[in-house]
Amino acid sequence: MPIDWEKLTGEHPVLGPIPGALRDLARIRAFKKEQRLYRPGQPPEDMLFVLSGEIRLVRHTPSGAEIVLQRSRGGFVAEASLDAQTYHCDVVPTTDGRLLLFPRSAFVAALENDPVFNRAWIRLLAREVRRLRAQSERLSLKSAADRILHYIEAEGNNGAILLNQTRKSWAAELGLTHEVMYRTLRQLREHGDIVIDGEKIGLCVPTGE
Amino acid sequence: MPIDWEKLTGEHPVLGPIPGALRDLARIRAFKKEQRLYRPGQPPEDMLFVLSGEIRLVRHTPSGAEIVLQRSRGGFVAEASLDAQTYHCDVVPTTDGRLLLFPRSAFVAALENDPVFNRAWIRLLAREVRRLRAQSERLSLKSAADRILHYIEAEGNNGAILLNQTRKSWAAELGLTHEVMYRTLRQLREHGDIVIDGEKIGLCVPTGE
DNA sequence: AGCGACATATGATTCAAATCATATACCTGC
DNA sequence: GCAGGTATATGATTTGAATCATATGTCGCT
Repeated sequence: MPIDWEKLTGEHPVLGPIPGALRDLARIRAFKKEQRLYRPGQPPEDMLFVLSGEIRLVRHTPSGAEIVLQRSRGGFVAEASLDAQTYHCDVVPTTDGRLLLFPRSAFVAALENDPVFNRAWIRLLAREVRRLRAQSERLSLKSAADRILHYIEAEGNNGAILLNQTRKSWAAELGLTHEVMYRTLRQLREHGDIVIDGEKIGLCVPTGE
Repeated sequence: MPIDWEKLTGEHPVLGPIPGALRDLARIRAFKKEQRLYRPGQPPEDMLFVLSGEIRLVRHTPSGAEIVLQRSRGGFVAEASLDAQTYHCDVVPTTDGRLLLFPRSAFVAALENDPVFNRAWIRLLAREVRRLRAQSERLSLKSAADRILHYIEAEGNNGAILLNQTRKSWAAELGLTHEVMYRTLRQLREHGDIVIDGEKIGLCVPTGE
């Protein structure tokens, strides 16, 4: 069954710049919760893109504790595996879902031979770096209110955002429990710091002064 | 005065792949604490690399609060400025220091014309993405002990790290106060979870079982 | 319409990190 | 050698987020 790229790029615009030659070599793989997809020591043969569900890259300590290196719900995973010799971690789904797989060698070849794709890939990585740096700054803020305000300012436009996720998952992204999220949103609203209109949340500009 | 590239690449190995043509166009600029280097709206004419000191990319809320989008002590800053039309934030040093500046257009040209540099840049970005994703996972852990153990496992080799920074700045990187850092290190050591030998800190493997 | 799963929302309590305070060790410039 | 700044270290107290509990709202499915 051929892949419906029109639908895919509609759902995941980031796939837009993938050139035709590479698209033809991609395939879709469904996965089940907890099913171990890759193990450390295996050479990575594919570049992974999460279409749906959640997968995690995890490493295990000698004492058995689980260290999550990356969690992904949608988007490319382990971009560094392009030049890595082997996986350094397990790839484990936490829900059922679907992966898009690109053969690693074809991906590398496309980057080398297609200047437009090359530039798009660099832009994609650079933006991800910027997003993640802002997120790290945000997560090092101590208070729930500060994290929420930082998010609105950094990820929104002109001090307003349109949430495209539940408040619960937003709380997780901010490193907060959902209880604190609801409470703090109410306090910020009651204190006149933000305006909430369904999915739309904006900062209040102090009037006068 | 010509730039001593031998010394520079020794101190900052990440500069190694910069091709000769681009090196010849680079220049060094000293900056002073609080001096505003760039303002929003300016087109970015240079790619910045922090040689020493600390600079921040900050944005200001309507109410005047300061949002830190990125903090950098050493390394490339604002990699996304390669394709950005204008700065979206202020660039403000928090200490005295030195910047290395590459003309933006020459940097883009080098990426287009030098396949080796191109590949190195992609590898650099991809590794930064990996590092930052791990850091975000770490910062979303709730307890100080968990963050410390995660750091040792994720950033170290085989469960041991050689700290190349003070504990105080390590604490800041983990989003903790230095007091909690010292206390938790002691507790982990006393509890037999880690071994501390000056700058070298390692996880303890549970004996037997 | 009724059911189940999950998001939203809020109250009560606990607990760990932040804060404040203080002391010693260490390094660097004079 | 001394002074000033900073890192290391630890104790006492406060505070705010986590946790536990519970209730309502909402959506998809049958």
